[in-house]
Amino acid sequence: MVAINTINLKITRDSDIMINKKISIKDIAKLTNTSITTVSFVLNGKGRISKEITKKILDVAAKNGYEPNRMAVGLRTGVSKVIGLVVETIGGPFFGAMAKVIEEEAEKEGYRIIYCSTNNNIQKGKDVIRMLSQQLVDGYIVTPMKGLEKDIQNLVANEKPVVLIDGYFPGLDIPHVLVDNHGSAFNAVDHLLKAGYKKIGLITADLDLIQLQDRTRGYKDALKINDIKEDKRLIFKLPFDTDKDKAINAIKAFIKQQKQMDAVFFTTNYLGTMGLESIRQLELNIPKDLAMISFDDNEIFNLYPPGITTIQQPTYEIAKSAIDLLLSQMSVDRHDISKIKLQIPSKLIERGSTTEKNRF
Amino acid sequence: MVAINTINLKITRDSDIMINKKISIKDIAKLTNTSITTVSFVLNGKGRISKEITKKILDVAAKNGYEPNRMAVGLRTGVSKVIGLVVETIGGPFFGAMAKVIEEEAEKEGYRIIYCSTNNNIQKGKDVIRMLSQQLVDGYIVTPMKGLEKDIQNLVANEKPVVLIDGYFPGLDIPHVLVDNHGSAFNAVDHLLKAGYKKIGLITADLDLIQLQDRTRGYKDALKINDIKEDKRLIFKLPFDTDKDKAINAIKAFIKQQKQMDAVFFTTNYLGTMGLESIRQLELNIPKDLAMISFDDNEIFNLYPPGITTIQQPTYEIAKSAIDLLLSQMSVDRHDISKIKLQIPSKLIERGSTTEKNRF
DNA sequence: TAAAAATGATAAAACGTTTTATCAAAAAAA
DNA sequence: TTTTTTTGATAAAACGTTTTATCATTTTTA
Repeated sequence: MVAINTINLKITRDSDIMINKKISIKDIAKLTNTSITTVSFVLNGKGRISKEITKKILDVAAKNGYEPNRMAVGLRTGVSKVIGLVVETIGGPFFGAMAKVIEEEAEKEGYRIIYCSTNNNIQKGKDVIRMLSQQLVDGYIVTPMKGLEKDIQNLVANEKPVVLIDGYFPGLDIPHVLVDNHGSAFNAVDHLLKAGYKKIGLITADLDLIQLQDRTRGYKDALKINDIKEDKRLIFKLPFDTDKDKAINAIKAFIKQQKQMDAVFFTTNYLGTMGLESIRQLELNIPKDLAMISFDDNEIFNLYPPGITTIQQPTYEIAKSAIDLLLSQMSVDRHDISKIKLQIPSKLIERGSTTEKNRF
Repeated sequence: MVAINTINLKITRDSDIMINKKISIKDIAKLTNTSITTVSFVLNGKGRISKEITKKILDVAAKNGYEPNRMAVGLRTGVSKVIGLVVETIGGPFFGAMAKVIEEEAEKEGYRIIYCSTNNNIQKGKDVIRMLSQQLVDGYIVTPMKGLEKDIQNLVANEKPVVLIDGYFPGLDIPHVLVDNHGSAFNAVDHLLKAGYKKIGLITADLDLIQLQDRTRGYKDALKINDIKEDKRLIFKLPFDTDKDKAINAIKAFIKQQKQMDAVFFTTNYLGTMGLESIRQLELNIPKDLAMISFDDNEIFNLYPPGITTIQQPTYEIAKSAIDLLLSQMSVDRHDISKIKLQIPSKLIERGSTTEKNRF
């Protein structure tokens, strides 16, 4: 008197398109005349089950394309095998490249990536973190922004592994990995000074990000150490929400106004490309009329004549370190990485835009 | 005799960092002297519960920062509120831009994005789809590739909503949204011919993607309709896995060899930028020595003098349509969109690289 | 040969929800 | 007043796993 229970029924339609009425561990137990426990043990290599039964179960499972229900597993074990990636914006070369690396590395350990962008909006950041913390993800990689300190500390307090990337929270012991922003900016400006440029401008974004502050400090310290007096007029902070055309016009206006300025340092990639557009529209010669350096390397900076000197952030290393750190924290041994703060060195890619001043 | 059950205990440490020993619906029931069902009803606005009890429950829930356990909800309802985004690679401007739009739109409906890249590897694609189908996602946006037909059809057969993006499966009724590849390429090549260029080369990737085939057909048809004989030697297929330096060298070799060639059409963004690099290294003048058009617009093509004419894919429209289509399919009314095939028109951005031949 | 230990298999509880079916009490209709 | 209907609340089952505790059975040890 076997209960007739039409399970699965791998119907072969067309060539091999099959309707997989999702088979469960229970179905396998029924099909093999064993118990749920036995099937679970076999599938997870846990208990001790005889060779024959093991084989039978494995066969049936494979033949029916059994896949565990992640929700059930997640509910039972509290582990989702998903990592939350919270970045400023996924579009754009910098985070895009990192996302790729992170995904690849995570996949090797069986983790998937759920990603969210904040667009530098604090509320969005808070919302995103709250959502992810609904038992949905096992760990976080986050680009920090001012205002998210509490939220991140909460995660840490609840023993959720977190690694910050591209920034950090001053004074808080939260593991992070980022480029040496201060040093990189310092070197870049120093490089300009060594090449003979004296009046160096700074174009940055009016965002309360520690990265940008560190870069600005680097700029100022380089001037100071070279005995150059800082000139407030040479510093331009582009308001954050400015749209592209307006931004270009603002940059143009700034450049036109500062006639003595002979070089300019852009603190981010997108400022650099907009700067390039501005300089082009002003029909200024690089580096004769204006030398330039931008943070973040980019195909454009390589191609655009005469080549733009950049500070190349090693995206691969940063992303790799971050995901490695996170994974090690999530592994069985649960390394304590709370004190780990990685500074990855950047690379100054010298190109035509900073040719020595006396060379032309 | 109330059982002492230390739940939650929102401990206030530091300022407000709290240890949220994740409160559950059960805990709320206990705290409010109600039942689990009642709490669930209130939280979901379902059953009929009195004003007072509703308020009490809502208060307690809010005060304790209750968040439903997505795993439990998912297990019970079979709905994960997650969308799987399977693209070729998330790095790169095209998919990056689309991912951004998709994420934003999905978020409005309470969906999160889990993303995976295939790197144009069929096995990886199969694996990714298998993984995602472990009850983990409610719907899919996929960039199709040859070899994935069966897998995608399986999803559809199992009533999983799927929308293809940037490509399609010829002959299969799976909803998709992409640019009019054939027409766009046709127009581009026609534009070159109208501008006086006669010997137009084609540089494409040796990938079995329908998009590239359609673009190639567009190229050929444009020649045909203008009574120009197709010349096999003017077509170059770059092997897929070539690394960047080798690719540039290969393109250089091809260009150098085809001396009569006066214009060249690149079928993808990354081929276009590598082509630009090649042309620069060969010190050829654009468009005097060689005119060019590339598929996919890009900041570089706008900036690089004299400006490169491109076929701009409206990433926003494509992504928006795709996610809208998917969401409508997942909504309660479950629109049948199986027959929907959207062709989004592209835009030819004319720049200096295709100036009329008799103008210089 | 009897007691102890190892082996192989399983029942049942639990994870946190949603939802169906049920039920008592109150209100409305007869 | 009695019957019917409505209202408000709940118990219990189910979703698909993992895991603990249990229990025969067989093997080993004493």
